Amino acid sequence: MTETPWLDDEEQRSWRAFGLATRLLLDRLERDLQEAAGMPPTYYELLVLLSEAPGRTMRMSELAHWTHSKPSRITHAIGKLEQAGWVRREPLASDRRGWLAVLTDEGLAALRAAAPRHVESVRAHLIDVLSPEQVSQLGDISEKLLEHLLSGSTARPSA
Amino acid sequence: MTETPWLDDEEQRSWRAFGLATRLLLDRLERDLQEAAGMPPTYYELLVLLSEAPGRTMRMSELAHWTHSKPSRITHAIGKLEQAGWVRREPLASDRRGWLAVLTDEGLAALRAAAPRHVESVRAHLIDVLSPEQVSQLGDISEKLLEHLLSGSTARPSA
DNA sequence: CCCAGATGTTTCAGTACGCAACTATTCAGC
DNA sequence: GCTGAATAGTTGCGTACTGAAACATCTGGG
Repeated sequence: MTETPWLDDEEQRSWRAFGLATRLLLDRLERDLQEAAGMPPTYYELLVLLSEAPGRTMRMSELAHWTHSKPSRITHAIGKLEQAGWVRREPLASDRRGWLAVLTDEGLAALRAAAPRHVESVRAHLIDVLSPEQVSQLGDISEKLLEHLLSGSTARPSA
Repeated sequence: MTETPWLDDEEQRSWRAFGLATRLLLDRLERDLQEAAGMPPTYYELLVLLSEAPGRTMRMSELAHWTHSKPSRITHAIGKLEQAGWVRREPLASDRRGWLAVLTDEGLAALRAAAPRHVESVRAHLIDVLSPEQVSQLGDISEKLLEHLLSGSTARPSA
């Protein structure tokens, strides 16, 4: 059991600013997206995934995998999206346990209608606020964090 | 109505990495904190605020203000924290509409017990993953975002 | 004074999510 | 083939949050 040093001033500054900025930014983007698309960002992400998939179709478990989320969330979310008419479910012939989520024409239309406003929002509150150099730095930083989080994802600090 | 240009490759890369990294990081920190302190980050933040306030006391509306959250969340949260014995409520003499939330000794103890593990977690998944230079860059970036979000906070992209 | 509007807080209804328990299907080993 | 373990997905319950409406109290203009 080793002693972990407290954060110094600079680390403290970065951590506090990052924590707050992140929360406020995500809140803002969520609001904008809700207004533009009538759905939360997580649902939007599902539609994006489906729109980019061959046949506009993905298996539930694939959706769970690519969104890094639990199966139950996919069930709930696809249920809602189905109710909205944006997604349709089809049984999977090759594996009778499985289901396909298929993006409907209405879903694609909703996505295309919302996308410009979404981009606008990301620009207005993130990209255009920063210098091109900072955008690039943020990319590097995020990728480094991702690498850590995705690889040693099972490791917890002390335990 | 002006055309907003789509994101170029570099912007796209940063935005996608940032979005995912942020979500995964926050999830991880939330889990760690839940394990260390038995409470969500937002409750932890309330205890921190109270611990730093004179008399370990703040008004409900102040808590809402400093956490950038809605009043109803404070009511719920303080209710839970009160149940846990970490916070006590006192009526406010000078304004009979108001209530004070007071951090109890147990609350302070819980906070002090959880803090080292929390710091450890922030180090392990954020600070120590980055170079000191990147930590500093992230601080600058976050502060720039904060400045934007806090000032023009009422402005939405197109509307 | 007193009443209208502002402010502080709670309550209620509704959303998104995780966890744990469950059903149904597939697969591996014998 | 058959049985037991792994996998796919759903369901139900509990938690944290929001927005709107309700309610109490305060404040300022007549």
